[in-house]
Amino acid sequence: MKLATFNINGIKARIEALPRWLESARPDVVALQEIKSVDEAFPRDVFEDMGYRVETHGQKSFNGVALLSRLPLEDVTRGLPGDDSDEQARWIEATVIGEKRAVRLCGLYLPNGNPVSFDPEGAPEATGKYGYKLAWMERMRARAAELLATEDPVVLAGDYNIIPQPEDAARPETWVKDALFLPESRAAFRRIVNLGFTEAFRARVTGPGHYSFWDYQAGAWERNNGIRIDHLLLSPQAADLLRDVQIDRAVRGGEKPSDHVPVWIDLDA
DNA sequence: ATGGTGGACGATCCA
Repeated sequence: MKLATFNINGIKARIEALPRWLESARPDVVALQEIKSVDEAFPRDVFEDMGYRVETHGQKSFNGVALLSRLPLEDVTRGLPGDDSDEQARWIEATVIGEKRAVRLCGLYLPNGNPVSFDPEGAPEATGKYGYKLAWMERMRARAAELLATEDPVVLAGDYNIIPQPEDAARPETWVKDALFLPESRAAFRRIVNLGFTEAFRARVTGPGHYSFWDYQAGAWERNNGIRIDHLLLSPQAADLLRDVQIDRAVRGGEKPSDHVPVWIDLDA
């Protein structure tokens, strides 16, 4: 079972690049982020004609997540529990029915959190967009703990907007006051991982130089000034099934690319 | 120190 995460930065803008990647990579399931579309406007026919069922959780202009799957999906749910007043479309879940095993897949678009304001002591203030990010991560931690308790294989796949370690940035010193790399952000990420998840990429690959995002600005791609912020977390039962993990780096060099590239895992499921 | 790019939407926000 090949499961991927891909922040496409707008489905309308990626209506050629996304099918092109699907044809070459042939994933069974893709968790998409930043579809930037309401459900009714998502071009589902394009993907249904390729054999994918389409489940969207969109909103106007910003955010929005979706699942594309060639395997049966069951029990699709939309929205991250814990705050009924949260109207941002950043979370979708489904059970993927593999040939051998069923996997609970969560597709997530974690808030960016910038800009951050700092108090006189230099500590980040948990207000505004950064406060929303930290509160959202605590809600995600609670949902992740619930899913772990099921003892089913669980995969949390998406754009985490978290640089976990200095080696996950080409120039970590430029990120020290950024919501993606602040110690408080990284600690919140570890609180989720430390519940018992395995970060798929770091289970198989060590060392610097592996990125999933390159800014459109200032020649970041040409200079390989990237960061690794797209992750797949595996419950113990899913980690047992891990066969392979890859970052499809070359996608960033294609025609009209997203600023993110796909990251995928192969599970024996 | 600044501006650098791209997407969606509708003259501005978000990343």
